[in-house]
Amino acid sequence: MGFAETFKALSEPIRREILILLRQGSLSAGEIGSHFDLTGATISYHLSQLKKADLVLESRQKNYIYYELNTSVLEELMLWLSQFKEEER
Amino acid sequence: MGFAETFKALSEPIRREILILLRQGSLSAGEIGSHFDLTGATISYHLSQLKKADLVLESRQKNYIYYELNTSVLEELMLWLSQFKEEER
DNA sequence: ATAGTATTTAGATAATATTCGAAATAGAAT
DNA sequence: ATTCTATTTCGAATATTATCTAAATACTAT
Repeated sequence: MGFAETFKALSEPIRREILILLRQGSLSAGEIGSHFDLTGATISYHLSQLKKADLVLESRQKNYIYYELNTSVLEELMLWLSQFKEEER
Repeated sequence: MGFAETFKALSEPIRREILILLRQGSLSAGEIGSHFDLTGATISYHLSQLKKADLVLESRQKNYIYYELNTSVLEELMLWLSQFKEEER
């Protein structure tokens, strides 16, 4: 929903790293957090930004919350970018 | 230089619109500004952000400053995004 | 040299974003 | 029911961003 949110979400290095971690498969919030020197609260905030941008999906299992990539928005982004490709003009 | 700047630059609708305007060819700062209801100072600020992100190049002619697209960074961005394509994994 | 036009820079302000510690919620397990 | 673990939400502090007006710079043309 809107390139503004998507690009803003991707502008933070930590959030891009989270997405790269999730390429391997889904991870819980805690597992994601263990890769960074930030509090759980901060990780949770970044995950909420990624979720708001529709870049990740969450699913609850036991008392964990798992996050996984949602590649569809990234594909839309590539489509937007492709309008600038030399060939196209 | 650095995806952070690039994504941040692209997160503002006005800056994305400026890039789209520049698909047609180079424009002076004033011509760009005429498309928006913002002061020249603000346009100049946005152009400086795009320049900082290497998304545009500037060239001076007479007492105008012309801006043009620099597509190379956009291509790097597509490359970064392509790591998330389903096919690749 | 002076005046005019185009653009940027500086300084101020308001809005938004990032981070933390502490408290709250949700669910699991005893 | 109580406790434990995982995660989020709240409130506050700090930093960053977007915007404006006014002043400065750069170049042109008279």
